Amino acid sequence: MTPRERRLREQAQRHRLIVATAREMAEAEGWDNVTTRRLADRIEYSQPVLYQHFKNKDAIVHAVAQEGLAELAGTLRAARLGAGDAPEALRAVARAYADFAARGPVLYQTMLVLDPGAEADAEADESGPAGEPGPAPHPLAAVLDEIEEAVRPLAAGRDSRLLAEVVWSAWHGLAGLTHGGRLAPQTTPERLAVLAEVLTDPAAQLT
Amino acid sequence: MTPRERRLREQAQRHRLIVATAREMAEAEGWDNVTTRRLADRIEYSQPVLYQHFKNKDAIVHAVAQEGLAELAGTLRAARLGAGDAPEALRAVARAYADFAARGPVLYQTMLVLDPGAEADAEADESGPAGEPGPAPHPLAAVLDEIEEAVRPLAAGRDSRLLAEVVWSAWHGLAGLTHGGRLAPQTTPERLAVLAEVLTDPAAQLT
DNA sequence: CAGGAACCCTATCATCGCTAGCTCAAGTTT
DNA sequence: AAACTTGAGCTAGCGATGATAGGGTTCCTG
Repeated sequence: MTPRERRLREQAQRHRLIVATAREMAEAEGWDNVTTRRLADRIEYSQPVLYQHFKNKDAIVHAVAQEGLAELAGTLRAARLGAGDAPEALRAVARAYADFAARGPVLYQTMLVLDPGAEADAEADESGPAGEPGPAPHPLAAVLDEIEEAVRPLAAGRDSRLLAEVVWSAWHGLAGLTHGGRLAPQTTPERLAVLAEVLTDPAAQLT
Repeated sequence: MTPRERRLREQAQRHRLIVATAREMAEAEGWDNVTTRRLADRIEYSQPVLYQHFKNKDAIVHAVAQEGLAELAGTLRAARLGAGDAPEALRAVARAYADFAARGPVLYQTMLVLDPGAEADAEADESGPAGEPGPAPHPLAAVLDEIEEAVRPLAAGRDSRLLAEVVWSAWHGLAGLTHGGRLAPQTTPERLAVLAEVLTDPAAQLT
C-alpha cells in the first residue's frame, strides 16, 4: 500500500506546483501570457498533464483565486488581532486589505473579478490524499466574516453584516479603481483615512 | 468633392455600426464570444474590415468602454439635476449609478475593469470626418467630475475631490461585487442606504 | 477614356485551449 | 518468475482565435 500512497503524495505535490507556478507567472506577466503550453514547460511536464489535475484553464485560475482568498482572510485576521481598540483595528484591517491588493494586483483581480466564482468549483482531481469529510468552508465567506468581525464592535446596533458588505465594497472599489489606473496610488492612504473618518468619527459628517 | 465626403460619411457610419454591434453582442454573450469573425458576420462584412477601423480587438473594446462612460456621465448628471436638495441629489446619483451597472453589467465591466485605459487610445482610423482640434475630454474624468458635483454641497470644507473618489470607489465596489455574485443583488438598496446614511446623517455613526 | 488609387475579399499564419491515442514502465496475479 | 493489467505521460492533432498579406474589382480623377 505504500507505493500507492507515494503516488498520491507525488500527485498532490505536482498539483500544488501547478497552482504555485501559475500564480507566479500570472503575477509576473498576466493571465493572458499564462498559456497551458508555457505553464507546462515551466513545471517540466507536457501540456496534457495539466488536464489530469484540472478540468480546464479556468479551474487553475479558480484554484489560484481560492488560495489568494484564504491568504487574504488570514492577513486580515492577523491585522485585526494585532491592533488595540476597535477603531484602530478597523484601520489596521483596511490598511492590510489595501496592501494585499497593491502587493499582488493580478492575484487580487483573479480572486474577485476574473474568477467566475462558485460554478468553477469542480476540479478533475481531489488534490489531497483524503478529502475532508465536510464541505470545504468557502474562503470568500471567510474574508467577509473577517471584515464583519472588525466592524461589529463599531456597529452600534446596526446590521453588522450589511455594514461589513458596504465597507468591503468601498475597499474593493478603491483597490479596483487604483489598479486600473483610474485613481492615483499615492493618495490611497488619504482615501482610506477619509473613509475611516466618515465611518467612525461623528464630527466628520458630510452635511 | 462630394463623393469623397460620402465615403468618409459611410466609413464613420460603419465605424459606429461596429461599435454598436460589438456592444450588443458583448452584453448578450460576453466578450469572449465576440470573435472578430462573428462580429464581422453580424455587420455583413469580411473580418479584415474591422482592422481598417480599429488597430485590434482591444481597440473595439476600448471604444465601447468610452461610449459607456459618456452615457454614464450623462445619466448621473440627469439624476443630479432632477433632484431637489443636495442629500436627495446624492441619493439619486447613487441610485442612477447602481442602476446603470445593473442594467448593463458587461458594459460596466468593460468600462472600468476590462478596458486597459488610456494606453489604448490609438485607433487605426479617425472616426469623424474632421477630428476636433482640442484633445477629446476624457469620458472617465467626466464621470468623476459628475460625482464630485453631487458630493461638493455636502463636503463641508473637506476636499471634495477626495470625497468623490471615495464615494465612487464604494459605488464601484458595490457594483463589482454584486455582479460577480459575491453580494446578493436584492439588498443593493439597503447597502446604498447605509452608505448614504453614514455619509450624511450625523446620528448614523459607527462609534 | 485611360490611369490610378482606394476598397474589400480570399487565403493564410502562428498560437490558443483541449483531446485522442499510443508507449512504456510499474504493480499485480498465477 | 513469467504473463497480464493498469495507468501515467508523451506526441500529434483538431477546431477556433486574432491578425496579416496580396490580389481583384470598382470607382474617382485628370
